[in-house]
Amino acid sequence: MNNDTPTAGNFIRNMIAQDVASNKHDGRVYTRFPPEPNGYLHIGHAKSICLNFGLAQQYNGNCNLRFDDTNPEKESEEYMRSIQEDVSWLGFNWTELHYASDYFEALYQFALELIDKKLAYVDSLSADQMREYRGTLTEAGKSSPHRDRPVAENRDLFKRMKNGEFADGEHALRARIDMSSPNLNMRDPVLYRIRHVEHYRTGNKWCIYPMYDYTHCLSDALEHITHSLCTLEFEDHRPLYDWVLDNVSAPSRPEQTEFSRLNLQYTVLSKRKLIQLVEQGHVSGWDDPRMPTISGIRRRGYTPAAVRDFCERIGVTKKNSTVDMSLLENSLREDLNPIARRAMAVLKPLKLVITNYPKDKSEKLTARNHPKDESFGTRELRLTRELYVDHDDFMEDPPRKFFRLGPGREVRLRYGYCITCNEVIKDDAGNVIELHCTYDPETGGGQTPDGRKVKGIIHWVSADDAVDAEIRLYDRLFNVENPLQGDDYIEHLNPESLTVISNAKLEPSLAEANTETPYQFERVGFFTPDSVDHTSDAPVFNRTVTLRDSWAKQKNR
RNA sequence: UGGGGUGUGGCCAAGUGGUAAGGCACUAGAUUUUGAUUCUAGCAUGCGCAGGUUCGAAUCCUGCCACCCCAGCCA
Repeated sequence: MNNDTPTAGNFIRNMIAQDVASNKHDGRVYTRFPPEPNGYLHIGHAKSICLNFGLAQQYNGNCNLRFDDTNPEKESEEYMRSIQEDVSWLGFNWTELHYASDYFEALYQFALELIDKKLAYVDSLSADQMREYRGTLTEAGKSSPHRDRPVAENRDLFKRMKNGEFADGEHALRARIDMSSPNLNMRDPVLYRIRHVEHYRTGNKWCIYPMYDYTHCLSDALEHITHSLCTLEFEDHRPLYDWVLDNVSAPSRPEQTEFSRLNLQYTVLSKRKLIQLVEQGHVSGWDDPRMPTISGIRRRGYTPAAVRDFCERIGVTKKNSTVDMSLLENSLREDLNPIARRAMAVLKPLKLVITNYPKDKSEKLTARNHPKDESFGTRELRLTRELYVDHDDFMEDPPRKFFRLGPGREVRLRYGYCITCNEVIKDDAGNVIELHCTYDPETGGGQTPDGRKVKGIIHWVSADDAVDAEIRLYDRLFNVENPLQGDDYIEHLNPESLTVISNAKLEPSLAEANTETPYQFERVGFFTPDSVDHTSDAPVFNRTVTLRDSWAKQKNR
C-alpha cells in the first residue's frame, strides 16, 4: 500500500497513538473490519475499511477481515465473495480471514459459563411478551417469570435448544443483567435465539444462533483485537460489550470505540435501501455505476486511490455529518488527472465541412496523450475535409463570451487550424444539421500569422475514420441532497441519472481502450470503458466524472 | 418526559487555557492549443446560546437550546 495521502490527526488515531505510547495492549494495534455478508459494500464501508486497515498499517499492526455471519436468513456466499473482492480492490490485505460462525462452538461454551455463573437464563416468553416486559424508555422493565430458573434447568433447556428440541421462538437465552437499567440494551438482552435455518457455512449443524452483541465482543477477544471500531449507533451497546467480556473467561480484552458513519449528498448509504433499489429494478444491479457501492463506483471508473484519498479527507469524528459530493469528485479528479490518457470524442455529433479543404486531402497532426506528462507519448490524428464537432460547441445566436462556434465566429480545432463558420445548414424542421467553415492554412502549430487571438479551442474527430460508440452519462442518483428527508426516498430518484448516447463519435485510438483504464475526453470529462459491455467492435464508455466547467457555472448565472 | 451522543464558516475538519490549521465549495486575477490542469489572492472580530472563572476561554464552570441514536429472538 502506498502512502498517497498525508495523514492528519483524528480522535481515534490520537487515542491509538497514546495507547501505543503507554504500552496498553502490550503496544499492539490489532483492528478488524467486520461486515455482515448481507449486501454489497458501499462507500460508507470504505470509510471503515480505510480506518481499520489504515490504522493497522500506520502502527505496524494487523487487521482482520471477519464476516459477522450470525443471521443465516440474510446472508449468502455471493455477498461474502463480493466483500472480499471489494476490500482487495481498495488495496488492503487482511492479516487473517475469519467468520463469526467459526466461533459458534466457543461461543456456546461461553454461554454455558454464563449460565453456571447465574448470569444467563433460558426464557420462554414469546417475542411479544418479552417486548412488554422490557418496559419503555421512561419505565423500568419487569422480570420474566423464568428469570430465576435453576442453573441445572437452564443448562438442560439450553442444550435442548441446541439439539433442536424446540421450535423457533419457543425459548431464548438471555443475559441476566438489570431489567430496570435506563439503557435498554442491558435489560436482559437476548444472547441466543432458535432458528431452524440453514447457514451458508455451517449448514444445519446449528439451530441456535448467537446475537450480535454477544458474538461481536467475544469474536474480537478471540482474535486478540485491541481496538474495536464501530459506528455511533453501537455506543449504547458498549456497556453490554464490556459486560460480556467481564463475565466470561475471554482470552483478551478489546475495547470498543465509536465514530460516525458517512453520509453523502444525493445518495443513500444503507444496505437495506440499496438492496431495495436493486430488487425493485431502479438500477441494473449492485454494480450499476450510479450506485454508491464499491462495485458500482469501480464500474463507473473510480479508482481505489481516489476512494482512499476521500476517506482520508473526510476525517473521523463522532459528529453526524453529510459530506459534499464535490469532495468525492475532487478526490477522483485529482487522482485521474495525472493518470488519464487524453483523447477526443464527440458526444453529440454535428457534421462540419471545411469547404476550402480539398476532398482528397488529409493531414496527420500530432497530439499529446497527456498535456503535462511526456511519458504518455503522442499519437497521430487525421484531419480531413469532413469532421464531427460537438453540438454544444455551436450556438446560432451566441452571447459575447461564448468562445466557440457561431455564425462568423472563429475557433481553433484542437491540434489543428483555425476555422471560421460561414454557413449553417438546417433541416426542414429548422434543426442545425451541418456547418460549413473555412480554415486558415497559416494557423497550424498554434500560430496565427497576424497575431490575432483565437480564444476558443474545440475538439473534433474526422468523419472519415471516427468510431461509433455508446456513451453512458451518469448523474446523481437522487435529485435532492438528502433523499431520506420526506416519506419515500424512492420519489427522489433522479429520472435523468442515466443518459445513453448511442451515436457518439470517437477518435480511432479509443477503440483499443482497455477495461478499467481511465481516459479523459478532452474538454468533456473522464471516461472509462464499461467492464461488462465494452468491446473494441462496439465500444461502451461510462462517464466517470465531468471536468470542472467554469463556463457552465457562468452560464447559469 | 429515561439513557447515550454531538454542536467550530456553505460542506467536512484541526484545535485540549495564550489570542481560530487545512481541504472542498465559492470569489477575483495570472498562465494555458482542454473555458481542464497549474498558480496567486480573498473568504469565521468569532467556535450552538446565556452567564461565570481567568491577565487571557472554542478550550474550565453553571444553566439553557438544537440535533442524532436506543424499546429486533437484525447487525
